[in-house]
Amino acid sequence: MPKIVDCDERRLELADAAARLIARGGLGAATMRDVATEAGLTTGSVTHYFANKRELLVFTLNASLQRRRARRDAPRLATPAEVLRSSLLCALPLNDDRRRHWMVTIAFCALAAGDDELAAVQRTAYREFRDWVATQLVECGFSAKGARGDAEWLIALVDGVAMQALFDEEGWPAARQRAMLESALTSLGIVSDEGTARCDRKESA
Amino acid sequence: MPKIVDCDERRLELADAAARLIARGGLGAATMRDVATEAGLTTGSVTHYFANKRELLVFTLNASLQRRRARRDAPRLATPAEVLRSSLLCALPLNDDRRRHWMVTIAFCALAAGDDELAAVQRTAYREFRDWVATQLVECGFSAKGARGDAEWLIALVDGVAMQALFDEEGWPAARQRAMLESALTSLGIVSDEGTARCDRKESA
DNA sequence: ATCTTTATGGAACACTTGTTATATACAGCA
DNA sequence: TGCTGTATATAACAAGTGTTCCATAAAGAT
Repeated sequence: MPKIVDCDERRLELADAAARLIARGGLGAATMRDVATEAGLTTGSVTHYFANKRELLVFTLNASLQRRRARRDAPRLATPAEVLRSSLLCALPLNDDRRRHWMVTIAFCALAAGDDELAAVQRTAYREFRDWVATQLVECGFSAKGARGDAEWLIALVDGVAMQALFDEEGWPAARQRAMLESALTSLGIVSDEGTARCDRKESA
Repeated sequence: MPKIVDCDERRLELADAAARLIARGGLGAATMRDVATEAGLTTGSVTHYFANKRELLVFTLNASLQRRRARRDAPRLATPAEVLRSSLLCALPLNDDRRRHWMVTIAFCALAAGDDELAAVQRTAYREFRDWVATQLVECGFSAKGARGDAEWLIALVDGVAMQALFDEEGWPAARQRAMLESALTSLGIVSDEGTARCDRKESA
């Protein structure tokens, strides 16, 4: 069944297979053979889509970051406060998908130490997220001056909660993670009212 | 020169060599041969002190955690607030040593995903640190009830700042990291006044 | 001085890794 | 129907891995 294969989609499938293995057992678990098997193929096929392992790994990292960005931008919400809350919630390891993304991120962090290209990818993604959060804060009425610092503050808290939650699943159920974020938002003056935050506030009992 | 070797010290030397390699290039960079070379020995010697690689790695992780704990407990300060501030500062990647500790931690995080023993080590260390911070908070006059949550909040912030600082050295100089922590402490009501925190509160302008 | 014990070096082993090359199966086109 | 090009599988290879084994050197004990 050749010729009718969507090349880009197959690359994504392989990247997902790699991500699954990395999330389960670290970067060392993502051998060419195992990635191929996980995707239901063999090494010959993998090399058909990626020139070498490094290319596969870089693509895997970017694909993971891309998925997170897509999930963040997906919902169209009414108020900037909702958008902000939603995007920060997306960064928490509340389910298996997001937990996997976090594990992939951490695994590549460990590799990025001595790899300038990978370090740059991570740094860029971080700054992009920070700027995005800062933009939402400005939309919420914050001054552009302090927004960046506040964004970094929020992201730091989310990341810190994630680090603790990743290896202490029982101690950090989703509700607790959510509560921590909500507390951070309220401390910044962003109301925790479910539903609407700026206008259209319903008088719920 | 045999027989006069301090076995424990040599194990620590090997663990440090491994930690240096891991911090530089991830867990994959810590091969038996490279660790031996980094420590000025050969593989034959390494196997004399560690039965296998896994034993070396587990020891390396524990040694890294132990060093952090020792650094945290070292200073004898006057007020609990100072102790608290000092211990949290120790967790930030403010210099090469602490940056290295963070890289080792992250590298093992990536491995601990599918390794119950390593995951338990990390989780235990985390909880121990959290309890310690909570204890200091109680010493500062916080209620024992909310101390744990506040401790987790503080640690989350420190970890989050660390994650951002590790791969964006220019964007996160030591002063900025310190400022972030100080802001978190003040938001909890712990005065940033150098010197005293609980009693003896001076009426600073 | 001899012997025992330990530390260290070096080589060899079996195995896994990434990579490369080759063969086969099949969709689209003439 | 036959031809072309792509997708996939299989096999092989060189390099690197953890591990094991053995020889040597040297300090302490007798």
